[in-house]
Amino acid sequence: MTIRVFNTVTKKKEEFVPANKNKVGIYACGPTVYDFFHIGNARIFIVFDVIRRYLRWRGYEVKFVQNFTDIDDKMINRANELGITVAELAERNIEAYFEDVQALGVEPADFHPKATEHITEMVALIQTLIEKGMAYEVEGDVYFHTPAFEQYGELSNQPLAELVSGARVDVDERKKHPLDFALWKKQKPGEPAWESPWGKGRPGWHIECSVMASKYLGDTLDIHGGGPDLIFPHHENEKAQSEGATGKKFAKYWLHAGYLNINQEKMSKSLGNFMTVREIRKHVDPEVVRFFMLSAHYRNPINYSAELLQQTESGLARLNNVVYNLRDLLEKLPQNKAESVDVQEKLAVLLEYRQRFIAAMDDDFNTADGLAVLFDLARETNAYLQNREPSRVVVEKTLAFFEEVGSILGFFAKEAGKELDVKVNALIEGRQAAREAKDWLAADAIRAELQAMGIVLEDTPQGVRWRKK
RNA sequence: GGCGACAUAGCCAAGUGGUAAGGCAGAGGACUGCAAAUCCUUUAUCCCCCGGUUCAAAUCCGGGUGUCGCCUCCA
Repeated sequence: MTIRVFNTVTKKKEEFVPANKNKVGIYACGPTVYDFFHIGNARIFIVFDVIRRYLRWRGYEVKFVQNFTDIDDKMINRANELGITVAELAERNIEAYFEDVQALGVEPADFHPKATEHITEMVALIQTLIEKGMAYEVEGDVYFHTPAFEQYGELSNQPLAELVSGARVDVDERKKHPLDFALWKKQKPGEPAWESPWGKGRPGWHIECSVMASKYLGDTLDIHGGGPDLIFPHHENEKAQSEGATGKKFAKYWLHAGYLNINQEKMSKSLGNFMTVREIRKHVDPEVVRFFMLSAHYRNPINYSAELLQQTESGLARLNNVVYNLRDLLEKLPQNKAESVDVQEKLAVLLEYRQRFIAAMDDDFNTADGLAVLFDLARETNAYLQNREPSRVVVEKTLAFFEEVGSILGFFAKEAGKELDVKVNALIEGRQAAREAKDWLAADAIRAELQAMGIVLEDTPQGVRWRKK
């Protein structure tokens, strides 16, 4: 079975074949660190986190790179507003980024390069482009000449002429073509700047990704991804620069996620309708946010609302519950007991669930379908656990499967410390004694007391089970 | 003006030619001392509308309608 991915360039699902055997290089455009990131950004981080984990789990040697844009207009403006340096602003928000992203269960990338640390390479790439006649300098600024790159518009599926006629912005007279874009910007008073053959200045936005991607992953990436609003102009421009300079294909597969909307509208910083993960984290378990993101296919738009998150919460609780029960049971089941006859059959069924999960994920990372598999298995498992003495092997293997899938999707991590303190333990035992004596009033009083302490009791065929609310 | 996405039950959401997954919410039942958790049953004669192709379409084609997006910084 092979993995298929939807490629923005061809607008089709294609078989996924890495350029270099089982090595996979992924570059995802990261945040501009002028502020906390919002939940729309979070979707991208989560989506690529899952893609990366899944490919790794499927046996690929994955190298994942995600940059930080730490110099641009927004950075400069924000730093000025706050009265700090651009570097300080970057440092502050990068730290916040890692905190928020960790809460969402997103693993750090293998490399998190920063634009400001790759100026030399950017200057070199710009020089190459000038030498090749694809870029030109005007009064300390350097522009990429879009008509010089024949396939320009390929990614956004728009011929150059159409892009021009739809342009909503006044054109800089000094540019040879309206769509030419800045590779290097001349320093304005008070701005951070670096030395270059064209005088002091700073890089344009797109050049950093071209440089950092190829530096860490080579001239041809396997997967290049990001938000849908990066298709044009950002990725189109990156592609033009890189392919213009190397003559090689920049990325085999371009992957773009769908928007996260709010009130049916795109959530974006410029519209001001955004909610930061930092804020949402205060009210909602970030695991629920992650689950919410994965409950729809990554290319479809999803609408964000507090109500929807709540719906999601119940579903996730159901899965967490079954995993929790399996773990709890494993502690209680005897070690060397004769296995019941249906064990082989159960294990075979489990294998089918695994195949279904793989089929779903192989098909362009269909996490929604993948989760449905887990829900089906949860139902079957719960039913099985009604047995007084379920098979230890079945419980073990089922739990292992949930944990394995959990390691891909980012759920079911073991909770630290399940130990009860002496007092709680005594209460539970007291209730059991009361129940045996059929003193329901006393038993219920104890249960209520535990409830007030945030502990829920469940009487199961295998004994009393408790969990934190 | 150009390009594109989406439209499936009360809500969320898979499915892209073979006769509607899954979740949430609701209803009924089982289990339980009562709960909780869980299980079972039930909730779309039908997938925005109108045509067409086909033995067969939610799925393909044509035409509409609606919503959103890109063409400017944005994930």
